[in-house]
Amino acid sequence: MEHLRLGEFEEIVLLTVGILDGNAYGVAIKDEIEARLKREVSIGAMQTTLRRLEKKGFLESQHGDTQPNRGGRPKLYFRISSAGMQAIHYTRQTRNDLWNALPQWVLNT
Amino acid sequence: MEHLRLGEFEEIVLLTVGILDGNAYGVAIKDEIEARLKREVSIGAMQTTLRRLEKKGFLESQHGDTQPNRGGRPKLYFRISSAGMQAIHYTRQTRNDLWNALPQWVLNT
DNA sequence: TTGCAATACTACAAAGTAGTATTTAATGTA
DNA sequence: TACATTAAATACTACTTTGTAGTATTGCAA
Repeated sequence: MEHLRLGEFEEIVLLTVGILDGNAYGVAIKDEIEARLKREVSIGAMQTTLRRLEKKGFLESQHGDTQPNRGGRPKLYFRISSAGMQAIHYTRQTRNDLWNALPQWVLNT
Repeated sequence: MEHLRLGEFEEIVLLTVGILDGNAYGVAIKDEIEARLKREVSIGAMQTTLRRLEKKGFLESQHGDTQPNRGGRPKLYFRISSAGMQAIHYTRQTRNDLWNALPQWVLNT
């Protein structure tokens, strides 16, 4: 399962691509993460991570129609691949298992 | 909340310390992770991560009694600090929120 | 031809990993 | 009782991958 492992930020990006559901391109993903997690994300971090996830086969990309209201480079849309789906499921499952194994009293500390 | 952020492996280690509940020292934590996640963990990765978590205030350590059955250096026991508890709660919450925001159909892909 | 909206590139910092060395102490043996 | 041997653990060092920031470039419309 090593090949399904996701870094902390990688997982957040992958999930957010899923949430944006067809409207996931660089800047939109960045904005969405910032809004939801109240956490600053640089555009560089965004691009690097997207490309890395694509290279690993967890994301697929395709250029969108080139019809913006007011200038702008064509957007590059991302969507989760089936390997990507496997990865987020695996990650979630693993963490839930650990969490469920925590003794009750530890949680009330 | 940036100061509560945990890396992928850091989170696993922290949770496993909680699971071991008073019996968490380097080698035991390593063995537990390997058994639960079916994932190889080097002893070096283990030590580095434990020290990092301690330095960040998410773990506290103390030497155990020096009475092993058969030789051996005194064990160094770890437990989750209250900042550590906050961190795992925060991380879990954040991920669950994202997960819950995923459109249903994406999950069945 | 200017300005905006987006992606691409480059370099660096932090987290993750592996391999090896060192420390501590019990045990066997002369 | 001294001492070599061995087991069990932690400490150190170097390297890879992931995360982050800053800046440059591209493409398009007014």
